[in-house]
Amino acid sequence: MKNYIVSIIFSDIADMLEIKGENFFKVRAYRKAARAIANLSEDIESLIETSSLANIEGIGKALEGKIREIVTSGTCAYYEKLKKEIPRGLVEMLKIPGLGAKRIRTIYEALGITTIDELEQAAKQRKLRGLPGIGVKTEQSILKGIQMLKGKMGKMLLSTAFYVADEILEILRSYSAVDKVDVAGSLRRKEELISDLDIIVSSKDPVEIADVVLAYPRIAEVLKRDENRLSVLLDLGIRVNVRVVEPRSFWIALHYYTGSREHNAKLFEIAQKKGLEFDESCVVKKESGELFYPESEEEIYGLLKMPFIIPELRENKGEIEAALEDKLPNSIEVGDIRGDLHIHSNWSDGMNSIEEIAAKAREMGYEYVAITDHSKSLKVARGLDEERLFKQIELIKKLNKEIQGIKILTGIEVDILTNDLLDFDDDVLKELDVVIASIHSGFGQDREKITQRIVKAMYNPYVNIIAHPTGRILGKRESYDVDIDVILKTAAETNTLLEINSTPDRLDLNDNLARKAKEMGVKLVINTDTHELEGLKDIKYGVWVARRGWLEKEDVVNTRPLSQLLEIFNKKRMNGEKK
DNA sequence: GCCGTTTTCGGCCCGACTGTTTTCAGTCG
Repeated sequence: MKNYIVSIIFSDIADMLEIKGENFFKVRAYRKAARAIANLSEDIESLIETSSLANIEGIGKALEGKIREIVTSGTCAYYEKLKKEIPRGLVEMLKIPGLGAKRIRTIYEALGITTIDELEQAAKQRKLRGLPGIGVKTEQSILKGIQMLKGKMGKMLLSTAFYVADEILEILRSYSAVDKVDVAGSLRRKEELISDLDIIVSSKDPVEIADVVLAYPRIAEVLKRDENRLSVLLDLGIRVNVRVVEPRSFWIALHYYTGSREHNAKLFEIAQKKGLEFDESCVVKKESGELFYPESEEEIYGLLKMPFIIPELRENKGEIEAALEDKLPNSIEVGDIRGDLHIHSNWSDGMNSIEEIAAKAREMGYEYVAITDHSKSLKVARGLDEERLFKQIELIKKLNKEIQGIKILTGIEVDILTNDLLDFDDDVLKELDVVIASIHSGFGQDREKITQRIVKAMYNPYVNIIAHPTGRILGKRESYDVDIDVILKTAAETNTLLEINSTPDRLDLNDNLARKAKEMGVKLVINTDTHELEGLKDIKYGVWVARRGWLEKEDVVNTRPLSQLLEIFNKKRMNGEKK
């Protein structure tokens, strides 16, 4: 699949055009095409073969030509020309919060700054203030933005890491000298941000394996190559380590490099006491000097008299103690999810019709699905007003009669406004099956105010779920200032569900907060918040967060059958109406 | 850039917020 590379190049082009000050709509055309291609379920090469590229909305003659060029040659002339023209550092600056294309150009033209490091220096030396449109506050906010960005630099989203890893695994698996292959490291443990990919291959032929990997077209630089290890840097800035081991060492190596370091340290300490020595290729029985090669990870944990611990839990956060006492959680699985309760349709800012969403959800084996478009205040997302919402409810009622095998729930993602009111009155909300409340404005308010807004929403008897409770966007935006302890406590008190949002750059609540929520008696719901069909599959990212947060099926309400789910919603409503 | 025609070019979500100004530009969702 070359979809990803085409999508990245188009979005790069959009960034560069924006910095150049090109026509805004041209920029948007590239962005739109990049998104459309990233979201395609078909392989773009097969669309070229069947000449159906032009059927994709937002792709015309010019972009079609460039797609063909990229698929054939890996790049296109226009892209290469722009890259020569616009310093790479300027594109990277777009990621700095509070800094957009216009100001980047201003700074570039006035001071000749082309890298983020130079920009940081200039801000520290107070050289930015005084430039047109930039004062003391902007200078400070740029500095703050750079520091935040540097914390995330060199790391990629879990979804990106998976995509790239899959491509490399596919190449390796197709090769006959390969015995077994899998990812290890933070990717296997499903951390939210990944700094490099670790791949473990077992084979008797390490040299040839390196050659196979080196044929991967996205390698920009070979960092290290020796007998058993290959480290490369991809053109996306991703570092990949491939380790080749003997077939009999595969499981012990996979376990060793999955980590975490802290988990292994604790585990090896226990092993020592049992007279066992672990390294990355085998287990040594110290007394006899005998070497031992486990044939599964279950066997490795079995040696230490404990049950298998899933990679997501291997952080030395109590899992080893729990394993020894046989008190590990019965971790939730993707297959436990019975429906997605946070989805946007083309009635607001989603791409697909309610019919399409229902069909896809049914295909995924779901029992129910909720349509939760934005509410009227979110103008940019074409939020629904009361009139359109009631029309949508009517349509869903009709569809439920026509479509078998899936129940469509009516719903809304209602804005919690800056004045702490909800965007709809109770007499509107009470007509819906599912009400999600969330914050999309006033991110800069103080802790007390923001906390109060969410708390008040939770006390509304018709609000079932608080979506993306902390509002963070990985690598882009810190969470708003909210007292999460108060939120968790109130959620438990009011029987309001908190969401684990599965969007790869949200994952909000995160693993730690999900675990804390469970400990405080809060029930959770795992949703995608998707705006297009393919995004329904992102549910796995939310489930992984839940697994890292020690959650079981019982802690997540959308693992339950519809009747039980509605009962939970009703309970809160009845309690609230009584008061 | 795309799209849809009024077939050859004009329209393409919009409003709030912030910090900069002193009436507005840039950024964001």
